[in-house]
Amino acid sequence: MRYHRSDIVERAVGILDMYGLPDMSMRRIASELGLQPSALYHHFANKQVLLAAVADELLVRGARPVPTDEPWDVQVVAVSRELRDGMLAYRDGAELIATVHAFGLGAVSLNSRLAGAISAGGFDDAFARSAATTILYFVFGHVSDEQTHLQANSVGAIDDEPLDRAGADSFELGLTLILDGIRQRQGVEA
Amino acid sequence: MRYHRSDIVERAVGILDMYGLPDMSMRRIASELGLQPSALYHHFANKQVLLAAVADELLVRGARPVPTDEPWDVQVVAVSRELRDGMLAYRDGAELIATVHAFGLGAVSLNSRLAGAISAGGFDDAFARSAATTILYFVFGHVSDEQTHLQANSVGAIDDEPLDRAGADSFELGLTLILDGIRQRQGVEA
DNA sequence: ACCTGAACACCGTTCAAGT
DNA sequence: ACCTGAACACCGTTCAAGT
Repeated sequence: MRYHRSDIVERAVGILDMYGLPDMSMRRIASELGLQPSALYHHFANKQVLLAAVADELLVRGARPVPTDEPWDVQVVAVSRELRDGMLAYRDGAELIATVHAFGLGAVSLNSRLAGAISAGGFDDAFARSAATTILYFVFGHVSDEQTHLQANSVGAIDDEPLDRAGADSFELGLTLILDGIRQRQGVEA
Repeated sequence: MRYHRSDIVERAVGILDMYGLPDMSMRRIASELGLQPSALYHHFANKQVLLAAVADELLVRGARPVPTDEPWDVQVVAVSRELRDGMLAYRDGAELIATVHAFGLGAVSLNSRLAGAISAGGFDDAFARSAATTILYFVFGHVSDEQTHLQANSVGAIDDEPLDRAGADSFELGLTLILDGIRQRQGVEA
């Protein structure tokens, strides 16, 4: 059979969600497609760029339209929640997306989207980018931790509804902390 | 020869700083000590706890006395800078320390130290812990990114002094953002 | 207590060769 | 263009056996 990049990414997403990131190996993806591992290198230069494609696919699947007619801080919260939900929607999604971002591949639009929203608040571009990055670091760290605990508790039969709420609450709190810090600079910045 | 845990950790730190985290394998550590890989499992249950021991060693080496007579926010900044410097002091130190923390091993004292300092500002413990965690996510993310770019640029012969300054400046900016957010809650919190 | 030797079950990646 | 087959150079971990 002849495959395209999208077929491979789709299969990789399936393995990720079913068996987790450690099992999403080049050999495993190839074998599930009935291919030799080496065949994947005809479609992706190496594993990192395949991971980046998978991470981007998760983000695309989690994308939501953000209302541009809302105030800048409402937009920032909307993008942050969209990102959090996208990370949590697939097993090990948080770790994958954070890793790919740390590697400098894919998901560049996240920073731009946040920075764009912040700029609308009347901040200069350099500050907006810095503030956007600060929010991203928080979201990546928080949601990665959340998912680790969520997945650790889901192996048992414990009802983790209260844990879900605690995660969401502390997410909102941290986000508000940073947003308050940004808002405090309105008028001070150019 | 007979080794102790500390000998193994010391060797691992050496390999980390010389060759980087990917080369710090169980087999490489063992071979540099003239041991079989299996011998390491007499001292550490698995690689993760060895990594945690190495991460803690880096933090101990970077530890500085924080003046408890200073205001709470000055203490928080001091601990954050100590952590940043400790992460940057060794090759791949940021990634290692952040990974170990994400895994839930070692470095628990970081959260406690930050939360303790924040509590001194008159915030309740739950809020102090949340705020401390928010700061930690920022520091881990920011310094990991910093180190990635620092190490990428250091392979060439580029003078990266200006890059150093940019990293430190944006670190201080992000930290101030979060601290302003926290300060804004003084009096509102119990 | 501490270590060896050997094995198990994997990895990512390259590359000549096939169709 | 897309894939096979085979190899290279590794991994973490277990476990019986040695001293």
